[in-house]
Amino acid sequence: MTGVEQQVTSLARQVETAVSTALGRVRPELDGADPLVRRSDRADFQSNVALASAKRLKARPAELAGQLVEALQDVDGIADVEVSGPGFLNITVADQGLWRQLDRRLADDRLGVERSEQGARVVIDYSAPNIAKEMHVGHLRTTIIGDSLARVLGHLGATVIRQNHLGDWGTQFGMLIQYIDEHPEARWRHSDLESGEVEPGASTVSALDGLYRVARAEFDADEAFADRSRARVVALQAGDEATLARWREIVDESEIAFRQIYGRLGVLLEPGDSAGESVYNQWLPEVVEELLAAGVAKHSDGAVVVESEEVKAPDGQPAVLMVQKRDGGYGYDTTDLATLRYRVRDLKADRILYVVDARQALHFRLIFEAARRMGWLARGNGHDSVEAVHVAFGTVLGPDGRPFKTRAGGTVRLMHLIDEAVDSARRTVAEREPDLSPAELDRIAEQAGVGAVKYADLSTSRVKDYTFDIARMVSLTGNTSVYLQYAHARIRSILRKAGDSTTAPDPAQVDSTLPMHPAERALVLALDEFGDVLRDVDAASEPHRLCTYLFETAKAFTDFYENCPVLSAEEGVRANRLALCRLAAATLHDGLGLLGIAAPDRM
RNA sequence: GCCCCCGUAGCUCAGGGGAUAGAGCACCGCCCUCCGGAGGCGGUGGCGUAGGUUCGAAUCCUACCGGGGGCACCA
Repeated sequence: MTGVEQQVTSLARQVETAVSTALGRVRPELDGADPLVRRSDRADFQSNVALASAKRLKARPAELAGQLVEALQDVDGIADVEVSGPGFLNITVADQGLWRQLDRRLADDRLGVERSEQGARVVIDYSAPNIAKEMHVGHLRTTIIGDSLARVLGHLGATVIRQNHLGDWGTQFGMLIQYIDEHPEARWRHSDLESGEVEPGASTVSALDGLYRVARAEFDADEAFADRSRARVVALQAGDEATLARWREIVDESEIAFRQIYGRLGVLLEPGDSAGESVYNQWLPEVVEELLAAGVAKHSDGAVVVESEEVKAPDGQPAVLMVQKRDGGYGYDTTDLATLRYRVRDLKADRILYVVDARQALHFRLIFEAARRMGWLARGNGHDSVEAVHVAFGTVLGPDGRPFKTRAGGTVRLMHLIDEAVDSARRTVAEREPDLSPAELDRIAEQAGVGAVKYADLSTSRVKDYTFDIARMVSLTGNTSVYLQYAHARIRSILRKAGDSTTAPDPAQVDSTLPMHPAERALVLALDEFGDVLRDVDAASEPHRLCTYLFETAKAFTDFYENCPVLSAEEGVRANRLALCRLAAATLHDGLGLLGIAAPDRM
């Protein structure tokens, strides 16, 4: 490849510019107005600007539309403009322009996608599993959505700083450590499990999770054990060496298990991205001091609190953040304030995305308000202010429509879900492709199964609650990742047969004088939107828009595939269609990649 | 009590104020002399209710109904 980057302006934006220009010429007072250009099923694009602004101008929409048609007459790249209905502008772009877009995008490594986030420094907080606890379906959303956003932002040129805010600190470690010390026979370490001393399939965290449950039971039943556990918490917080060592051991063992899940899911998170609650412990006293000194926090009832100026509690009093408890201890509110301060001051973020359950909405609202009052969000890296955003997602509901309760029975372990999906995929692949080697079969089943789980989660809108249904999640038909992967594999198959073994797109040199089949046109128009869609995904922090787009694009390809033979076409047509195949394959490949889903060449 | 989120087809979900509201699953009927049928084509079926803003509302506003969530010493 050339390595030369050539960002490409989408046809939609070109048309917007053209309509804007025409509008400014016809009606100077409307200069700068949104040209309201959308895709249309009656032409390539439509503009609704004549309808929208007619009233303001005291003009008839049809008349204004007519003037715009005239002004757009000789614009390069626009083949036809018609007034339709009460004043819609139906705009058709020239075939040559479509072929040119294809050519330009193929010539660029990044398919012409603009680096719209160049220079931005974005912290993304996601996943955040709890140490010594099993990762379950409730962790899927934050992990998958956060990872996809990290990929998209990175692709758009941002410097992305991933932060895995592990739940690695708190009173529960007192009872766990105490229990482990009193029961040296307990088997929970990675090495214990590998040596086969426990049931197969058990993981470190499930062992720890089990220990936690018995410790909890003993804590509730045995007053003396409860006292010893509380003493352990004090020892841990005071930095007692033996206690800390045990704690560190538990954290390390848990992280091994998390890494297995991340590896399996193809999530970018690495050990270096871990910055758990314990990290911020050292700064909690000074954060409280700083809050008090600034007058943002105050003493109340023996504790230190930040009273909200915006939100009221049930009793009509201000809602509060509890930054220091009456017993002198610190909780989650203080930790989150220290975390935010660190991300601004030390990580130099100019945007922070918290990919966290929607139930935390009030909490983050209070945290962000306090941070604003502290001036922590005042200055970003080249921006007026740091943007702190709670990227909230809906609750995972059970089959009964009730929320999955974290510790009530019936939670589905993430590893179990992945295994189910991969098994399901393996059965399908084995049936369809009996000649595959076992290794190849495993690889494809893994890619299809894991992809299905991720896509099922990513493809629904973020803020809504969603119903967890394992059967639907492992399903491989319809609007699933497998449909996209399959479309990609079919294209790769065509390219292989055409003798095009290169994975990198060559400069295509399409013949732009050839007429276009409607299915070719629809496909080029879809492919041309890729970069714009990525900007939308970024702006709204909504990966499901990318899913919708890729599904539509794969359908456009399938339609093309059904209607436009490639290999048997005459030479010029064949070359153009091969170029179209290359861009379609590359777009699906990149798009799936930004969702964190593999796009195998065969499946 | 107050605040936040959500009500779209039998089910699970898309729908950046625009023309005839779309997919998938399920169900019924078709399509392999043709680049991979994990596919394609056709059929059945819907915007919680009532107002308002607008030339135009699933989309914006208000009220109500229904579901979920949150509201100081747990994280």
